[in-house]
Amino acid sequence: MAYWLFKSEPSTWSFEQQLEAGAEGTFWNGVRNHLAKQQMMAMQLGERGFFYHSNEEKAIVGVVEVIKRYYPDHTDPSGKFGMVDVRAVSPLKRKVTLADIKAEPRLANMVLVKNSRLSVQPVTESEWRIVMALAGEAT
DNA sequence: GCCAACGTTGGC
DNA sequence: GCCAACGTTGGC
Repeated sequence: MAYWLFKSEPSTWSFEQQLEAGAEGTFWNGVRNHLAKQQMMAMQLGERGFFYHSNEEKAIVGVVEVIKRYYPDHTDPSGKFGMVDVRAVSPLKRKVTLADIKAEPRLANMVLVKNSRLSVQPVTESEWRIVMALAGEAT
C-alpha cells in the first residue's frame, strides 16, 4: 500500500471542489510531466494521497483515495499522458502547512521539500504517519 | 545528441 | 512581483 501527494492550486481546483464532487470523484487531468505520470501509473485502487494546496495556501488540507487506475487523459492532444480518478476522503482536522513540514526534521526528505515542483509525488509510509499526526488524525 | 533559449511553476 | 529550479524545445 503506497501513499501519494496530489498538488493543486486552489484557484484552479480546490479540495472543497473535490469534496463537492462526492463519492464518484473526478479525474485528475492535466498532468504533463513524465515523473508525475510515472507516479500515477503506479497507483492502485484504494491507495490514499494527500491533497496539497500550492501557492496561495501552501498546506496539506485533505485526504483523497484513488478510485480508478491510470487511463488516457482525453485533454492531452499528444496522447502521451494519462490520469487517475480520485475522490475526497475527508479534510484534515488541522491543516499541515509547508512551514510545519519544513520545521519537522523527520520530513526533511519529503519530495514536497526536495522537489516542490513535482505535481504528483510519492509519500513514504513514515512520512504519511508523521503528517497525519501533525494533522491531529489517527492512522 | 548536445546545449542554449525559453516557458512554467511555485516559494518567498 | 521576483527569481530560482526545472522541463521542454529547437537549432546545429
